[in-house]
Amino acid sequence: MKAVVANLVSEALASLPDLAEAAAGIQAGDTIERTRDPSHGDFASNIAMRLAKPARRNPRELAAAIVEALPDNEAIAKTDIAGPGFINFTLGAAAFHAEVDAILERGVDYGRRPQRNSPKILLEFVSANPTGPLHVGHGRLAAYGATLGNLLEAMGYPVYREYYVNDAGRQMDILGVSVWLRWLEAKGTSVPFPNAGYKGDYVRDIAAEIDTAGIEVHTATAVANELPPDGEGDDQEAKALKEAYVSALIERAKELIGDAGFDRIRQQSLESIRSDIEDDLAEFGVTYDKWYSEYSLTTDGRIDAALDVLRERRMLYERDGAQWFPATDFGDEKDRVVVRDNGQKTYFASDIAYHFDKRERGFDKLIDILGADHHGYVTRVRGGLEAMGYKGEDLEVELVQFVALYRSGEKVQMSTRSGNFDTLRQLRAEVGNDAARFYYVMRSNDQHLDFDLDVAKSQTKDNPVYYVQYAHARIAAVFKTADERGIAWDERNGRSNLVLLETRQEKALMSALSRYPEIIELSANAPQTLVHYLRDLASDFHSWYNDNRFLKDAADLRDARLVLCVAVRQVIANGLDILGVSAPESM
RNA sequence: GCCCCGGUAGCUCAGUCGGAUAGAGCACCGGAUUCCUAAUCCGGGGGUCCCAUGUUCGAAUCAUGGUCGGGGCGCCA
Repeated sequence: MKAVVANLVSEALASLPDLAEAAAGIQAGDTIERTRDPSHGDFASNIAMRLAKPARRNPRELAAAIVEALPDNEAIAKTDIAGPGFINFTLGAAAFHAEVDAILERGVDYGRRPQRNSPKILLEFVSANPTGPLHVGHGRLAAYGATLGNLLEAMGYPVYREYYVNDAGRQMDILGVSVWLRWLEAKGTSVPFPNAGYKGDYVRDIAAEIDTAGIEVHTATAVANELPPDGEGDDQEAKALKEAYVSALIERAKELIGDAGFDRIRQQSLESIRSDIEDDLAEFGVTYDKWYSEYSLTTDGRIDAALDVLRERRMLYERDGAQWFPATDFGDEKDRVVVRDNGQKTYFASDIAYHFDKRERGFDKLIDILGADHHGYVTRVRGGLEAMGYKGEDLEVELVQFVALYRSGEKVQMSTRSGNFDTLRQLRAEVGNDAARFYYVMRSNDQHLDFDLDVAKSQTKDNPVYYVQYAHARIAAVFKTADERGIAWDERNGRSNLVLLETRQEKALMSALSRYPEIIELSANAPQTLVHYLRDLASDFHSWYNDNRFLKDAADLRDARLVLCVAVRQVIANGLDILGVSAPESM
């Protein structure tokens, strides 16, 4: 709908050659916005004000010239020049009726753009280490990523969703040793559990379920003999001690049960947690096209291949026995090691190889959704892409701020390692998937999120998710009642009588409905926009609903109002579907 | 010390590449139901848009400098 106005302005400009120079670089569509105040019409353009300076002419005079040059169009009922030089467009009722028709005809596709082939988008999100269940912070990444993916698909882009599984490296060894120790405990062998280990109860659960056939149970003496002391506290010294202690235990495990035995425990532990995460997310309505193994980068030689590319392009150098990537050339604050002096590749090396691989697989645009604590990696990963010949802009990183959980007015403490955390699964059980999906994307991604459990789980009017769902359920109830009373709805008759919808509320509702395609576009850059829109639309509906008894109206008006009901129901359902929230028939 | 994010009503937050009189929910006060769901609606009070300077016809929005709060700055992952 906005495009109609934009085209008219564009044509008017084209017919005014003396403004061509001043208008260079200005897209007519960018000057058009919805008005906030109905007395300003439906759309406004500030183009005259923007042209005033380069054209050295009075903005109101310019506006008059542009209005004069506007081609005739039946959609526009009126144009006004107002304020310092705004051009206000009032659309005719027929334009809104046509939009209602479009909603009924296109149904679930209303608001969606035609499919296109490019750019192919690879959306990576969550990618939490498989060392324990997802916590509520990951939930925000999941909900945000899933919604963004849906929005990008609604915009017509091909979207491929990927979870990067950090299944290589030291954290996996620590997980393995944690499970091994809990398994030993269950067999009666107890040694001091490392402070750097994973202490959650799930570790015991995994220890109980994995296949340990052929793995020998050792005595506490054998396990703990001549181990260094564990660290206590959070200072530097204590941290070093903790790391040393857990490292010694890992070595001890490998000595006692062999590399193969330890590897079996580690792999089963990893797979247990990974599949648990997958189930958790699937229940949350979040699914992936691929679970991408970091470890596979090593076994397939893709890390070495990526490093070779860097080497060929002279983007690696050696210093102090290590291989360095000159990240400062790409704006980072210091150069970064990719291969340590002991020959081990760093996490950063995997990251470079993974992002290189994404691009090599033919994805044009890479979107990473990361926790805000990862912002330091953005520059160097982008630098890696550039160093390998791709454009830095190919990678877009969305940083999502933290989640703080509140229960009974108090902040809930979260920590994976201490085992004293609130998991996503607990949250879903407590507030429900719908409320969780809705609340997680209600705030801008760069805003900290205070998640109030008491409000989210309350089934009262305080809870915005129910407010929107209730609008949908109410419409379903109208049709159910009509059915029970034997009132037939004649859709065709309704559509030919939309002119009867002329109250202030009905006009506001139709205007709100017609905004939906624009909202989808805006939401693709800021998903919270969709949440706020749905709340506003529901509000417009509830207000209208409260003042009318549709089923008591005369047939023509009743049919027309039911058409509007169906259109509202459709748009709410489409919006909720993108958010991953259900649209109930009754509540 | 450097980097990222935020500061808008009592609280939680929106605010469209800068636009007209800065909005919503909650909370508070008052009202509406013989009715298709009151999980609703209608009305009301509420503002130093953190501070300063600058750019502009026009700044909550952009720039610079402060200030307060959160996070990040390893040959860890």
